[in-house]
Amino acid sequence: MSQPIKILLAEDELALGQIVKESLETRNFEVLFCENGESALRNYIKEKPELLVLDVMMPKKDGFTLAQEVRAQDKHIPIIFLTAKSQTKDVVEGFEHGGNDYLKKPFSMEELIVRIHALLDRNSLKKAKDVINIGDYIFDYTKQKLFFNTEETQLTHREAELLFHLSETRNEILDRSLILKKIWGDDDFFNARSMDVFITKLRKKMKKDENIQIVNVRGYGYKLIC
Amino acid sequence: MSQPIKILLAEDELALGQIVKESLETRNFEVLFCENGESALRNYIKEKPELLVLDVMMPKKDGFTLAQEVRAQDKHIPIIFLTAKSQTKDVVEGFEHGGNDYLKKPFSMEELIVRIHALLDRNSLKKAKDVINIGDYIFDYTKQKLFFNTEETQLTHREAELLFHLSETRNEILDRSLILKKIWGDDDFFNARSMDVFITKLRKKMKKDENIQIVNVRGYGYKLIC
DNA sequence: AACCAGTGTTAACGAGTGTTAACCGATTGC
DNA sequence: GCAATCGGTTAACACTCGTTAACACTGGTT
Repeated sequence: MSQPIKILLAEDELALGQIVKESLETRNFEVLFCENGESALRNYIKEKPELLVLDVMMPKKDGFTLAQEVRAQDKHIPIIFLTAKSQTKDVVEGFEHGGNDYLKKPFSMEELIVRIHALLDRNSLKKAKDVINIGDYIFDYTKQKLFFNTEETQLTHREAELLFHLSETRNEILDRSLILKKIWGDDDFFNARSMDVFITKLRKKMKKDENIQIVNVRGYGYKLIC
Repeated sequence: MSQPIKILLAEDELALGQIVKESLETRNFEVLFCENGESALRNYIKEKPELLVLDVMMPKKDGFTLAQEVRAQDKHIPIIFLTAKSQTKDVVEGFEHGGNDYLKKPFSMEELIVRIHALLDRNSLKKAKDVINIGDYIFDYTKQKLFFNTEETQLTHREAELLFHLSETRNEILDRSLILKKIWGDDDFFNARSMDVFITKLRKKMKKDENIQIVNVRGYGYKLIC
């Protein structure tokens, strides 16, 4: 293992948090320990951890709200909730807020570590297979190719990136500046115009299926409809 | 009920599958019965069912894997897992793979049907928000389109938003300042005038059905009558 | 080194969208 | 009945986006 994996831990009970932090560190994880939801969000943005462990009940910002805000930026980052509640209803609520797993307090460290490994493995697997159906097209993200029946079109890197993000937020608005920052690194005027050019290119390459549309939402961004 | 609702059922035990299929059909569902995960995926793509009932243990492709692949295409389609296992771990795994509910075998048909209805209701709420009948028009909110017979009109984002909110409070008064705050963010004088302009635009675009009217309620707001 | 193909950026112009202004009729309260 | 206000409508305007093409840069080939 070359680089330790960064985990963000948000927990307002200091004693518990400290124990979890230390025992994760003995397993060679790097742990960013935050005492409330707000500092957790700041740390998430700054440090880009690979997995989040969030207490649901926290001062300033609860775990569910935090998870939603993080999900807006990263659809796939694994999130584990720690909760004192245990009814199915709360579990379901957790999943609806974008959680991938949950642990009822009190929990054993073994349990937590097993779940962390499970989610990390799954996540690295997902990265390998990025073949996405978009209407009658099949989009292979890693190969940067579009298939329409037997026909095959090569996409450029930018085209593929953009289409990938569009397909992730299918039928929802993909925020302009968010995507500019992600792909271009900066949402200045020129990059924005460049992005428009790529939208045109994608529209052309995907016009064989009339049900697919990339709709502009003035002032906000684009929506991939299919 | 005009169109029967399509349900995809994937179950490798033929006897059980047949029973479920038939008793769902007596409830006026259309059932696509598949014996393994692979044929289920093909059928899902071809037939676009509204709900999936998946056995977890199946040859060729298990229910969890199948669910993930389906989820990649449709974030909202309800999925019910049928499982012989019943430990929390498996339930959690089910939810992780994108399931909305699960049933432990053996189960009663009543149980299954209750859950199907529960999920369809929840989903149809969401869907009702998408494709809306307004008089002789069909309004697709996500596509931002108005259909009148075969005729198709593209709406702008603002038009679509406004019409959506009008249709939500059909035959009731839609409060001016409420809607201004929701769509424009602020209910100042200029935005209010802007909204009036959009009301005019919508009236023009919907004048083909004379039974539809957008009536002003002086001092309060507008009412969509149809 | 000269050439070339591929990719992404910048420029330029035109079309689409939403806001503001202007004018006018309708409704309300006095 | 009259002034005041609200809403209906149209048009001008500012700004965003769509599209095409020219341009710059990269890396590979001869």
